[in-house]
Parts: sequence; C-alpha cells; structure tokens
Amino acid sequence: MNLRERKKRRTRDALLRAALELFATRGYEETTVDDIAAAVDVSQRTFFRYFAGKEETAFFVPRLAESLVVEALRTRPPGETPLEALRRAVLESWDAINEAVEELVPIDLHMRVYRVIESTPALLAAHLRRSAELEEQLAGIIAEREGLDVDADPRPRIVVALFGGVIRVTERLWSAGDDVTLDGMRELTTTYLDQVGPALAGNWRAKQSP
Amino acid sequence: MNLRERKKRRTRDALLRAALELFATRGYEETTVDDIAAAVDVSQRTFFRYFAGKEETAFFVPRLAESLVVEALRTRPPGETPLEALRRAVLESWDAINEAVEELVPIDLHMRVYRVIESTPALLAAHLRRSAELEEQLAGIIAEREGLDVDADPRPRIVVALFGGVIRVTERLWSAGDDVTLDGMRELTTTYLDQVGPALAGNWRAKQSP
DNA sequence: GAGGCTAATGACAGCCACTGACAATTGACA
DNA sequence: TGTCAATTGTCAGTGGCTGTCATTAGCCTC
Repeated sequence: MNLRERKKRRTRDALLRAALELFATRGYEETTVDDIAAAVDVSQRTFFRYFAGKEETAFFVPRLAESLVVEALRTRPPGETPLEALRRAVLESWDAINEAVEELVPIDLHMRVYRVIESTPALLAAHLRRSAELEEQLAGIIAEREGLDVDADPRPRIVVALFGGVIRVTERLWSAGDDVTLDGMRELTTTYLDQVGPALAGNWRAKQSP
Repeated sequence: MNLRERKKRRTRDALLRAALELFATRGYEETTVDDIAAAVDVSQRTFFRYFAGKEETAFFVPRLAESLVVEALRTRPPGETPLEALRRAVLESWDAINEAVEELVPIDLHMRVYRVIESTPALLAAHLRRSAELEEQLAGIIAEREGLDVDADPRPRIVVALFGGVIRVTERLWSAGDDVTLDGMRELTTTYLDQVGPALAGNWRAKQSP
C-alpha cells in the first residue's frame, strides 16, 4: 500500500472515530460536520470526500457486520430450514463480526453508537431502511436455497420479514436495557429467536411465556 | 367554526394538496418548500407554521389511515387470535379509510404519492420509522387483549412484527406493480396474509405456493 | 362601530448539511 | 528533479429549517 493510500486510510479512520466518539458523547444532532472535520483538522469539504454524508459515518460499522451475516447465510448447509439457516447465520458470525469491528473502532464505542442510533429519530429511520435492504438480500439468498423465484413466491420475503422483526425487537430492548454488552445482546437474540415458534402457536392464554 | 379557523384550515389544505401534487408530478427531492409555498402564495415561513417539515406533508394522509386501523383493532372481539384480529382490523377499516382520505385529497393523488414514498429513499426511511411506531402501538393493544405485559412477554411484539412485515412486503409489491388501484392493494393484502401460515410451515419444497 | 387585544403572517437574518468549481498542494514515477 | 495526477482547501451557493420582530387581520368588548 502506497504512502498515499495509507494516508487516506488514516484520515478516513480518524474521521470515523472522531465522528463516532462525538455522537456517543454529545449526541448525533448536536454534532456538526464542522466539529468532526475540526477534530481531525481537515476541511469540511474533505469530510464529504470520504463520506457521502454525516449519516454514513454512523452506519459504517453496521454495514461491515451486515456483510458478514450475508456471507454466513450463503454458506449455510442446504439441509436447514430457512428460519434455522437465518438463525445460525446470525449467531455464528457473531465472533467474526466482533473481530472485524474491533480492527476499526473499539467495540465499546460501537455499542454506544448503537444506542445513539436507536434513540435518534433520523438515524433510526435510516437504520430501518438499511435493514429493509438487507432483508431483501437475505430473501434472495433464501429463495435461491429453496429453488424459488423471489418475485413469484412471497414466502421467502415473509420469513425474512419475521426474522428481521424479531431481530429489531431484540435490538430495541437491548439498547433500552442495562446490559449494554455484546454478550448481553447475543443472549437476548437467542432467547427471542427461540420464542418465535410459541408466539405463532395461537392461544397464548393457555401457557405463559417464561 | 370561526372565519379565522376556516381560513387556517383552507390554507393548510391548500398547502397539503399543492405539496402532494408537486411530489406526484415532479418528485419529492425536486420539489422545494419554496415551490410549495409559492403555489399557495404564502411565505415559506408560513408553510413551516403548518407543517413541521417537508416530510410531514407526505405523511399527513397515511397518519390518518393509521389512526383508523388502531381504532379498528381496539374494537375487535376478544375471541379472535392476535393475527386474526390484526388481519380483520386492517381489512375492515379499508372503506372508512377510503372515505376519510377522500375528504382531504383525491384518492388517486394519494395513491400516486404512495408510490413516491416507496421510491424515495428519504421518504421510505421515514415511512419505516413511522411503521415501527405504529407496530409499537398495535403490540400494546394486542398485549392488553391477551392480558399480557408487553415488556415482560415478547410475543405481542413478535406477532405484530410478522404482521407488519407482511404488510410492508405487500406495499412494496403493490407500488412496484401495474395495478395501482385501491382494490388492487386490498386484494394483494388478503392474498399475502393468507400465505403467512404456509410460509412458516417449514419444508417448502414439498408443496409449491400457488 | 371604534378601539384594543391577540393570533397569523411576512420579511429578514442565520445555522447546518451538502455540492460544484477552481486553485494550491503533495505524493508518484520516470 | 521535474512532470503528472491525485488530494486538499477555499469560496460561493442551494435547500431545509428556526428565531425574531414588525405588520396585518380577525375577534371581542364597550
């Protein structure tokens, strides 16, 4: 890698970390692009040459994580049911995500930013749209696994929507709760995914959930 | 109602219709707030006194529709299962929605704006966030019906997430397709909701979806 | 129905996200 | 080392949105 390339990477990472740090401490809306640029001592214009917008910095790390999940789903054995494959893809890429993220920013910072995303309307909206795009990808992979046409058969999209819904409910609860660690999130996720079956079983009043 | 009140209502409606008309013909991003204000011959500042932002005009009508669905769910008989109640609440408030909307703007204009929402990233993001808020409300009502605590038991949120997911898949397909009528949407919705059961049944390869 | 009160409006200035254009700088490479 | 291309800074401008203040217009009382 060139000196030039290295310099660019360094600037980008510095901007990213400065932005996330500011978001986590001061809040997203309270941080201006000028603040971020000033923290790294570059012009505002340069910031926009590295990131399409302020928002993009907040989703830089999540995007990384998502790509790993997609990869994991692609390599799931074809014997598993769609819901099973999705579940395992998420849970088993957890460590790889952790590792990849840590190389970019401290995992703790990432977790704090995650909470900012959940609690900032503009960011939450963007997050949900990004999730919708991810679900579209996942549905495509599921359809392929099952030998179906996504546009002709609605079922792949429906299972993925269900799955995504559970994930989102989990994220929300996690970010609102006290245990804001990575393990806390993993635990919540497994618990909730295990609830999907019972939740759809019909009459809830018979047996209460634990 | 005062002359003052009537005048305000007229101004608001004029701004709303002008905005939607512009969005539908020229596109959302291509329409400036100044354009909207100019079309009604008021100052830009006045626009912002009626609407919190450009976005709000696009979601004024959907908000109305949502409130009717919430109302419908509240009055569903307690014997129905959660999914049943949700399904019927949506389908049976359809006519009421149609009526209420028509009083504000031509239904056809509303349908055209709906497509703009689905195809404009910024609006789609806002739409998804609003949907998430609506789902939160619906989950609360479901929990109440079943005598559960939403925060202790995840199942209400999970069913609503599934339901919402199906609705969103429907909206997306509808807005991308050719039959952009109200009846077309209603039909798609019933079809898809009927698919929920089969989609979760596990092995799809056995029986293909019609 | 004149006059005072209050609410709605317009005009203006300013902040912030973002973009295009051009000049200055800096690394790459012969 | 000198030339070329990529990176950066500066400047000017647009669009969404807000605060402020003076002006206007409906309302209500005497």
